[in-house]
Amino acid sequence: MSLRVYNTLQGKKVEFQPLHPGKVGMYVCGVTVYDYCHIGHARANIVFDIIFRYLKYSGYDVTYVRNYTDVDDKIIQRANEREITCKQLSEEFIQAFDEDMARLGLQLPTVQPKATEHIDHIIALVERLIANGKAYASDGDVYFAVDSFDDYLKLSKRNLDEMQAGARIAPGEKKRNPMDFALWKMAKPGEPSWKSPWGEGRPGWHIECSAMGMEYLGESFDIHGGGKDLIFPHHENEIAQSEAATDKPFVKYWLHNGFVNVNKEKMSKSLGNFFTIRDILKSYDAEIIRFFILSAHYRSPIDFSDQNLKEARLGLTRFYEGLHAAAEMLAQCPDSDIQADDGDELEAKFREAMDDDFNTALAIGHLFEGVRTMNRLMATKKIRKKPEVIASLRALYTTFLKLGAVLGLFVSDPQQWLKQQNLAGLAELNISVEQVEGWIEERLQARKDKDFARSDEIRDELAAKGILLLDCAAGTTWKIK
RNA sequence: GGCUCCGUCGCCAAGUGGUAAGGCAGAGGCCUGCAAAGCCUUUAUCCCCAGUUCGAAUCUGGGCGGAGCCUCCA
Repeated sequence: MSLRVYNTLQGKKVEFQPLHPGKVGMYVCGVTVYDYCHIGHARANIVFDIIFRYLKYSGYDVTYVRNYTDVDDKIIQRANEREITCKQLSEEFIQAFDEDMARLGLQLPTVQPKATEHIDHIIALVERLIANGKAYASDGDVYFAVDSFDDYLKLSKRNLDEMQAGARIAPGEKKRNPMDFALWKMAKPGEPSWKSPWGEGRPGWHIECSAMGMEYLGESFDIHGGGKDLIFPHHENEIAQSEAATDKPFVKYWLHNGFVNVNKEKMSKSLGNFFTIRDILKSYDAEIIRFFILSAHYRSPIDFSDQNLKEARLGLTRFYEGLHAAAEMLAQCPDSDIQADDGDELEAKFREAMDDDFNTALAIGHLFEGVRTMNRLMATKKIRKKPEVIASLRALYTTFLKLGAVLGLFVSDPQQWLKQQNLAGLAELNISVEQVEGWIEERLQARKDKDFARSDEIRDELAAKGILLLDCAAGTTWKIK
C-alpha cells in the first residue's frame, strides 16, 4: 500500500508520486509576523510537522521550506501603532514564533526563509512576468493580469466572470481589471521599501511565496501546504504568477488543513475568539495540544474547548501510564533471543492509516489497541518465566517509541511526564506535596492499626478534593483525578 | 447569490459500496481490607425522505440543520 494524499487541485485522494524518485520538496506558508500565534497556527504547523516526519519515516529525502512573511500591510500598520520599525516588530514576532514552535515540539524545517531577504528574486520574477506579457506596471505598482492566465481559479474552482461581477475598481486604483492583484506596490512615505525598475516599493502579498518556493525547491515541486483559508486568493495567485512565469506546473500536490473552531465557529483574529499558543501552554502540556490536534483528521474542523483538551490529557495519560508500567516491567525481566511480531503488526496498521492521507486519528486508534495489548500482556501470571510474552511486550514497547516519534508523541520520560501532570494538577488545587504525603503517612498508620474506617475517611476526603490514592506493592502513591 | 464542506453511540472521533475502529463517560464482572489502575463483558444501522444496487453510513436526487471561502486570516 502506498501513500495517498488529498490534492485540493484535483479535489480527491490520489497516489503520491514525487517528481524525483525518493525526494520530496515541500513548501508550507508560514506566518505573517505581526502578532502572537494562536491555536489555529499551532494546528497548521503541527499537521505539516507530522507530514514532514512521516515522509521522512517513509524513506523520502525531504526538503521542507517554511517562510516568514516579514513585509506586509499589517506589519506596517502594527509597527506604526507601536511606534517601532517594521524590522523591530517582525524580529520580535519571528522570535516569538520560533519559541512557540519549539515549545510545541516541532522539528525545524530544512529552510526558513524571510521575504525581505529575497527581494532580488521577487523583482526578477516580476520582471519575467512583465516580459511574458502577464503583468503590467502602472504608476509605480505592478499587477498580475488575471485575464492572461487561462487556468486562473483552477485551485479554488471559481468562475472569473461571476467574481468580477461582484468586484469593482475602487477610485484611485491602478488596475485594468478588478480581479488583478498586486505583485509590487509603490512605497508610501515611511514604509519599508526597496529599489526596483518601477521605483521604490515593496512586494505584494503572494509573490514572496512563489519566489522563495522556486528558489529552494525549483520551478516545479511536490507539495505546497497551508490552511484552507489560503486556497483563495493566496494559493490561487501563487499558481497564476508562478506558472505564467515558468510555463511549468508549479506544484503537484496542494494540501490544506481544516480550521480550529470555537463553539463551532472559525477561530480568527477578526472575530477575536482566538487563544494564543502561549496562553494555552500555561494550562496544558505541549504534547496534550499535539495529541488533541492529531486525534482528528487534518482536513476536518476541530472544536477547541477545555473539555476536549481534558479528554486529550486523559488519552495521553493512558499511553504514558502503559508505557511507564511496561518500562518498569521490562527492566526487571530477562532479555531473550525470542522474536515477536506484535510490533510489526502494529506498525503495519499504523502505516496503513498514515498512508491514507495521513489519517492520524485512525493511527492513534490502533495505538490505543496496542496499549491495551501491552496491559494485557503485563497482566500475565508468572510473566518472568514466559520469555515469549516478554518478547511480545518488548516488541510492542519498542514499536511504540518508534511510531510515537513519527507523531511527536511519547517523547517525554513517562515517569517524569506523569509526575509533572500531577504536580501541575496539585498546584491548581492549591495543595502541596507535603500535605498529600502527610495524609498518606497518617493513612498508612491507620491501616497498620487496621483502622480501616479512618483509612477510608482520609481517602474519601482526598478524593473529594480531586486526589486519588493508589495502593500498590511498593507503597501508596497518588494522582490527580 | 456563486463555490466548497460537514451532519456517525451521552461526548470526542475513524470509516466513501459488502454489512459500524478507537478513546472518554456508563453498566456488570475479575482483582483489592475497601478503592484506584489494569483486564474481561456490554452499549449505535449512521439527520429525514425517495432512488440506484444482490448489497449503501458510504452513490444519485430532494429536504432540514451547521460551517467555510468569495476582504486580511493557519
